[in-house]
Amino acid sequence: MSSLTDVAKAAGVSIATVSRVISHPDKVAPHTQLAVRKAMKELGYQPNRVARRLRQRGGKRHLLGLIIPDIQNPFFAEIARGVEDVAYANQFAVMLCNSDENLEKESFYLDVMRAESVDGIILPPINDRDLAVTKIAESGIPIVTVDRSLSNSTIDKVEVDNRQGAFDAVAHLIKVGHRRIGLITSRVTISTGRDRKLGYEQALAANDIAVTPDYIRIGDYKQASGVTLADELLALPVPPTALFVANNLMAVGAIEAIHKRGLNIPRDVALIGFDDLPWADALDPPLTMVRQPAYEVGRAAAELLLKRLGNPNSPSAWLRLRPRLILRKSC
Amino acid sequence: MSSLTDVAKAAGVSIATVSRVISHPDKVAPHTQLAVRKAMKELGYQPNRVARRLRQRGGKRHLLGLIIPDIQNPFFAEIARGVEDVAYANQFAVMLCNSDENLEKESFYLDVMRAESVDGIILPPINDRDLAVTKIAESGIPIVTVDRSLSNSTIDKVEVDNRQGAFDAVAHLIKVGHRRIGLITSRVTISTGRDRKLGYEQALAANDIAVTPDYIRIGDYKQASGVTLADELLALPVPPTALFVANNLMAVGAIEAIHKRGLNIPRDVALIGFDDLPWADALDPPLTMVRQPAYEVGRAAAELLLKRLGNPNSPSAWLRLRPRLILRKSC
DNA sequence: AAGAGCAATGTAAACGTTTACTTTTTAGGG
DNA sequence: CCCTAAAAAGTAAACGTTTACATTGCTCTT
Repeated sequence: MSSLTDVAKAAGVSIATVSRVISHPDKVAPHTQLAVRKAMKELGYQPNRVARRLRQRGGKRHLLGLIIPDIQNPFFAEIARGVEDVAYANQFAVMLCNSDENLEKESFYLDVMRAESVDGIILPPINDRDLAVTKIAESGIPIVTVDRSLSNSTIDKVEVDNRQGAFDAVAHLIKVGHRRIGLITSRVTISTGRDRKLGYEQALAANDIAVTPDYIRIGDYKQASGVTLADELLALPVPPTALFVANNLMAVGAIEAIHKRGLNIPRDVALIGFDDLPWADALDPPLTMVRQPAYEVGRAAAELLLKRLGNPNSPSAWLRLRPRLILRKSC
Repeated sequence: MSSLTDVAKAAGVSIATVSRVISHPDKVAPHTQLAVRKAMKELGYQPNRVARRLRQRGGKRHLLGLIIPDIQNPFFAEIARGVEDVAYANQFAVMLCNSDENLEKESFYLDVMRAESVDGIILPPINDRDLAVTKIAESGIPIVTVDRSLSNSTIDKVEVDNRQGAFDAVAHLIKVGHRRIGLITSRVTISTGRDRKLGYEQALAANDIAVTPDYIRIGDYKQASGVTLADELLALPVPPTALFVANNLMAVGAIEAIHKRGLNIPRDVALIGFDDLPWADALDPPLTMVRQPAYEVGRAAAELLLKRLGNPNSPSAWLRLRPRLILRKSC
């Protein structure tokens, strides 16, 4: 591993000149530049990112942090791809971690990110007033929240209109004739959970249908909880005729639960999911879902973050993307 | 961001002592240690990983690199989880990148990893004699290949018995009565592609069935190519009655292609996939697949790598895990 | 022909650690 | 009570960069 010193020696110049060839080429004479570049090539020189990051102050360290709940959830995987593509195009590397919706794990990784001197961090906060995130943001590291947001905070964010998405889904269910509609969603201490529940309630209200508390179940995003909760709903004395499952993996779980009871979708129970899945078309039946533009969310967040690095004092930005109901065959 | 210097000042000791409290606590007197720890807590001190990595030599830098083709493929996502869990348990961070099966992108990220001074790298090489990987390995950075392997190399590896997996799948297809079996797989310049094709051929040979070259198609792992290639096979004058699709996403594509032709699985065409999917049970029909222990592959690779860091000169290790045919309803 | 001004380059400090080496303190043996 | 050895703490160099500041050598102006 050759260093600046080696290159400088080979090219017969000082290390400062070599460094300038890399960072400020306009400040060094053309023929010196040529000599230096030749030496670099011959030695196979690669700047050491660690040393560079140690010296460099904010915004130029070419490293972004991304903390997501679970990379195995296709929704977050898609966000990750969006972030990574923008990063790659701008010569940034991404450090990716899974929090598992676990505050302790998130906190550990936030510390790692700070200790790694990342330029900025993209993440969906674990809950509404995620203290660890607020603290790190106050310490001066630029943050962009995606998917979920922090209540009363001025942090940059990219979100999706969850209320609208849920409203559209439930309204569609009502339009095709359902009045007993179950909801499986996440805790209301998470902005997405709250907004999707709100959309559900508003759609019912708009059609003069009373909310049945027993039809609302709270899960943890995972497939297994979709199975359990859907099963609970179907076991009710007067079960819902349609299910709105506000997350992709839980929707898959719901399919399994419904099949296990020998019921047919959509004949016996209608189903709409959220988040979408790349293979929703191959499911049995192809699943109608509210599709979030996850890749775009990731891209937008990374672009926002990069923009903020270039301009730390600009007012905070807030992007809201629109989800879209994709009609397939499950209702 | 407080540093060693701040803590040292606060505790009234030298920075060396503070550093020792962190790295070699046994070398500092108990009561000094107490004072130092108190100062650390009060200042909210976190060691700077960047500075530490700059100084530290191999194996102690607490950073692993992971380069995978595509995080959106559930198989690789599962590997990533395995790696990450082991890393987290050992206080290592993971830097994750997507190569998109693109040699240039892989090469870029390998450079980044070297420049980031990672302790070691885990990756499935893009092909059999991936020069960029060989070069980086020769430069002394520990590498563990997963899933695919490098031909005639002594690099540590964790692989799955792909030949056996393919053999089992095709043998099963034959057992239930099929003799015209199509194969959709990847290029033979990739070890997995080669081995799975070999297993396919051996299973046919073991049952005295001749190989029909026209029944073999080469894809690129993606869902879209599964659609196209399955469609090509089904359009043949004498189409296969069963398809063995040697990858998860292409299998999903094949389902779509079959449905689009109005055919029924398994009545008209039987189907077996590879790699498995978390929601294979919710597919139409639930898809019989050769399940690879991807999470275990990831874990094993990370453990191997960590072990090598502790013992750089141990002979190279080679783990081969066994896949398992999961019978569902697609044949 | 001398001085001003500028472009090109060099020198050295700084970033926050770790650690070899040195110095100081403490304990124990005679 | 002195000497030695071990334990504890300190000093300073090193890791590979970036950059403020200093120096050198030109080109212009007048």
